[in-house]
Parts: sequence; C-alpha cells; structure tokens
Amino acid sequence: MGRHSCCYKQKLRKGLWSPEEDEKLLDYITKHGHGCWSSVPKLAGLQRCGKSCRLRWINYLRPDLKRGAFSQEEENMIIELHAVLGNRWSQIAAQLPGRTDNEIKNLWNSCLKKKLRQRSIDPNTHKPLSEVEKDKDMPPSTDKTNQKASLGSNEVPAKPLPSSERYPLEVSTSSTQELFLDRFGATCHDNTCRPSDVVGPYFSFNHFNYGTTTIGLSANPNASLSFIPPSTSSDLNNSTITSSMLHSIFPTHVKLQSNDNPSISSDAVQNWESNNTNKTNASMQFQSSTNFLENTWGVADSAKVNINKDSQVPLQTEQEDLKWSEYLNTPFILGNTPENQIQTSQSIYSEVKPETGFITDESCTSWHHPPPAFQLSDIYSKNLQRFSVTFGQTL
DNA sequence: AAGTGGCACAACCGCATCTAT
DNA sequence: CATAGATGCGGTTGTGCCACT
Repeated sequence: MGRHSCCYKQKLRKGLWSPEEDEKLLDYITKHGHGCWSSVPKLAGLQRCGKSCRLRWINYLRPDLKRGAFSQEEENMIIELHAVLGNRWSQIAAQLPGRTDNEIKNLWNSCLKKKLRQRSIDPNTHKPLSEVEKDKDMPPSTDKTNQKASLGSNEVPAKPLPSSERYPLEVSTSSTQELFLDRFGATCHDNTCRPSDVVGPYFSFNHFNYGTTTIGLSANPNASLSFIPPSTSSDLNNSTITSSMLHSIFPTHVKLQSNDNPSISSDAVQNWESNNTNKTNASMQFQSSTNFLENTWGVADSAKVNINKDSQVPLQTEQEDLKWSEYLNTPFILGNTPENQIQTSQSIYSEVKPETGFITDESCTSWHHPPPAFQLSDIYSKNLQRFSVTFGQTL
C-alpha cells in the first residue's frame, strides 16, 4: 500500500535516518547527482527506497536549506501565500528560499493555524471566525462560492478560495483613488473593503504610485475592471504589457481582446505591446472562457490565456501554459525605485507583526532574492495602458 | 520519579501526474 | 494509445523532547 514497488523487492529500512546513511547519501549525490532516484539507494549503498532518499535529500540534506526558526516575515508571508494558494505547500515553499514544503506544512499545522485562530481568523478561509460561524448557520446555498466559504474548520480547501471569500482588508488612507473593489463594483469606504475576485489579493493589497501619479482600478457591476491610467503621458514611457504579465494578472481562462484591434491575434499581442507603449487610451479586454465564479483561482493550475483571433470565432487556446509557481516566479521585479514604489496596506494579519511592511519594505532583506510574489504588483506600476477586464460566463 | 499532553520535526503513505517505452 | 515506472505533492502518522501535574 503506497510503498514503492522497489520496497517489496527487498527488506528496506524505514524510520529515522542514521548519520551514516546521511553521509552515504550526501556523499553520493555530491559526487554524482541524484539522477534516477530509484537507482540512488543501490548505487549509494543504502537499504532505503528511492523515494525515501529523495525525501531525505530534499528535506534535510540539500545544501541550500536555511534551517533554523522561521522569521516573523516568513510566517507572515506563509499566511499571505496560504490565503492565495491554499495548501499548495510546494508552491508556497518556492517563494521561501531555503525552506521546504514539509517544513512549511509542519509550521502551518502546528503553529500558524493556532495563531490565526487566536486572532479569530479561520485558517482555512482566512475570514474572521465570526463570519465563518455565520456562514455555517446559513442554509445551504446554490451559490457555489458560499458553499466553499462554509467549509468546516477541519476541511482544507484543495484549491485557493476566491478572494471575495477571504477577509476584509485595511487600505492605506493616503490614496485618493478608490482602488479596491469587489466584483460588484462596490468601492471602499472607511478604509475597509474586500479584495476583488477578479484581481486577487495582490491587487487588493496594493495601490500603486508611479512617479507622482496614482494608478487605480475601477470596476462595474458586470465584473469588468479597468485600470485607470496615469494622468501624465510621460509615465507611459517604456511601459508594456506582455502576455506573460497578463497571465500573472488573470490566473483564469481569459480571452484577450483589443478594443483597438478586435481581430487581435497572438502576434497582434506582440504588436500591441510594441505599438501602444505611448498610448494612454490603448484598451484591451479580457474575457473569461469559463464560468468566472466557478473557476476563479481554481483553474490556476492549468491557466491559459486564450487569444481571441476573431470575435466570431471560438477561442483558440494559447500555447503558453503557466502554473501558479510560474506566475509567482515570474521575474517582474522592477526594483524599489522611488518611481515605482508601492504604497502598501496592512492586512488583518498585521496583528501578527504590525510593523511588517509588505513587498517593498526595505527591512525585509530576506525577500529580495529571489523576489517575493507580492512584487508582482510592481507590474502594474510599470504598465499603464488602459485596459479593461471582463469576466463573463462560460463561452 | 512517573505519567501525561503538547509540540516540533521527520518520515511514511496514497494518490496524481509525468515520462519513457 | 496503453502501460508501467518514476516523480512530486499533500495528508497523516511516528518519534523524541519538554513542561507540567
């Protein structure tokens, strides 16, 4: 049951690794690399299965492991990433250099869940517990989003929840723009709002300044969303939006349509990118190819951008498949120059460490390499074309 | 001193996905 | 295309340590 076929062939050791075994494995991999894991134990002279060797290497022997206690910044990052990614430990670990998925999973189960509960936050939904309790009391709804939100505390969502099911956020009062909008287009009042389903928490956490200009978002009741371009055209110099960026912005099936060029093609995207770098009113539209409410975030594993070559023609699947990890690893970092410095807000998790800055906090040096996912938001400070996003029903 | 519970950490198990044939 | 083996991932369990009674 579950044991590798090789484990049946001979009596293999289980349980804790001895220092001698560690030494053998480390020595072998250092000299030869792991190659095929199933052959490693034999070649290294170990009475273990390949699977066990792999795990031991990844979780313990790898030289790039950080070890030691998690810093407060790391904990906060895990919490934030969990809100986005759910129990995708390997993807969370990918954002924390030197940390393993197992380590993060253990930390979450033993420590972070408890901390969130102490702060009256449901660790599964990242909503206030009172709200979760209220949802539980509600009669079953036909709305799938509500069903997901009312998961029991022991049920771990396999996929990240739509951001609208998470938590209210505090936003900075320094902006004059109304930036954080839920999918019904409600604007933020009293400095509190819900993140947008459409844009996800990365947007929700941030509004951004570009030079002297604040860039905003707007939304309408049809769940379309627009970037508000900056007022100064000089800000648009060197601004481009690439299809990769779009993938990152909209981790769901979207079709891409240029308002300027309805017959936009994959090539046209490139043309658009190059031709519109100085146009303030360049407009592109994205439309969900699946039911937005059902698939927001949930389809991220196989997210594709479908380039609509012709508005009358069914979608063509774009060749570029991006996984979440790829979104998060996309090197969009533009540096923390004053021009693109982001004003950040504090989430409710700031209770954990209120002084912890988000993304651009210079004190968070441990995030700088490789860059944290949150800096994806930098994209928007550099890509100032006006475009709108429309999420429709299944096409 | 012995028993117990909580905790952190390590490792295993079962399943899904990928890849080679 | 089907299949088997390899790999990766997430859930769960086992183990040792420590504090407390």
